[in-house]
Amino acid sequence: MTESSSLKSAGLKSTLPRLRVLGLFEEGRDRHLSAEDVYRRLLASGEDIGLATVYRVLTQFEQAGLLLRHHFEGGKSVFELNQGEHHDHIVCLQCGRVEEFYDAAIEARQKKAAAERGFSVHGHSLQIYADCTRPRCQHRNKENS
Amino acid sequence: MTESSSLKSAGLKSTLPRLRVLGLFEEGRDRHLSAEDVYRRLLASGEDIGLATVYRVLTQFEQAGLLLRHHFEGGKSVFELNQGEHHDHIVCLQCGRVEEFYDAAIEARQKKAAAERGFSVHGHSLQIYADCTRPRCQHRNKENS
DNA sequence: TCATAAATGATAATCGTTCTCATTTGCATT
DNA sequence: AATGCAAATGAGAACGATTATCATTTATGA
Repeated sequence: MTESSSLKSAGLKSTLPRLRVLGLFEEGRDRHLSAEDVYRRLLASGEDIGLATVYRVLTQFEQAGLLLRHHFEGGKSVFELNQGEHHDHIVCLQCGRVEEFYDAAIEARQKKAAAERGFSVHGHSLQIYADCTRPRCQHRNKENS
Repeated sequence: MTESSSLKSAGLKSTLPRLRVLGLFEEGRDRHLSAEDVYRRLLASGEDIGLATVYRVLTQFEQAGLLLRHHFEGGKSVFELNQGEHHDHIVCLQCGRVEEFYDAAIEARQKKAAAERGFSVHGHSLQIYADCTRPRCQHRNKENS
């Protein structure tokens, strides 16, 4: 019921496709998913959902504040559950793994930099592109890019 | 001669399209240009250049280190002359104006954050999305998005 | 239950970008 | 200066991600 009510409070009708998409993110198997990822996972679990609906629903969820959209390198948008606490991302260029981090000092300096220049901040986007040096990485392939 | 020689030292033949594209960036009228921007400006100044060539040349210049490519919101790549000193960007969501800034503390904390998590950094991308509060902004439209 | 507006799925369209390939060009060599 | 050839170009097709269109289906409130 919790999913249905978070849709309701976002002003969205509680439909099957929406519940399924939200469920995917809430089950937490993969925190960062592209539209294509969502589409394929739902098809794989037997749902009869259209790609257009996936895109629509993801955009609505973003606008409702349920999901966050990120523009990592590679062109496609990646979404994750919005759980309130802001963070930035380190993206491994080899295996596509995404790790989250938060640094209060960085946040503060950003605000300061913008304010000093007469800007009123809406948001920001910070990604560090790197290689994980861990042994596991070198062998994983970008399965969940 | 300076443009021709920077092409040469990048291992690129000094052709007319390449000289024109490089010239556009070096004349400095607009620091940040998309492929479409470059194409339109060259057509407007009477050059007979193909869009495919613009894309090719921009990518070559990026690989040669002459230009930097940025992925701002809105899908399209934006290029600027690489003048050595790294900086990040504040992008005005109203008028598309881009202002550059550099903050050593932010850079240092980023390196630290990545290192602590076992990543070997290749690069990063930081944009602050904001509104310029200046009076001039509210009236300009995104002519050079 | 029923009506109605909203949501959906299939598909076409769009946008930025890359690819293909026949033609042209820069440039080193005669 | 003329020649040859690999590299570069331009036109347009192809591409991948995303959005728009539109006829059909569905959730919800009277």
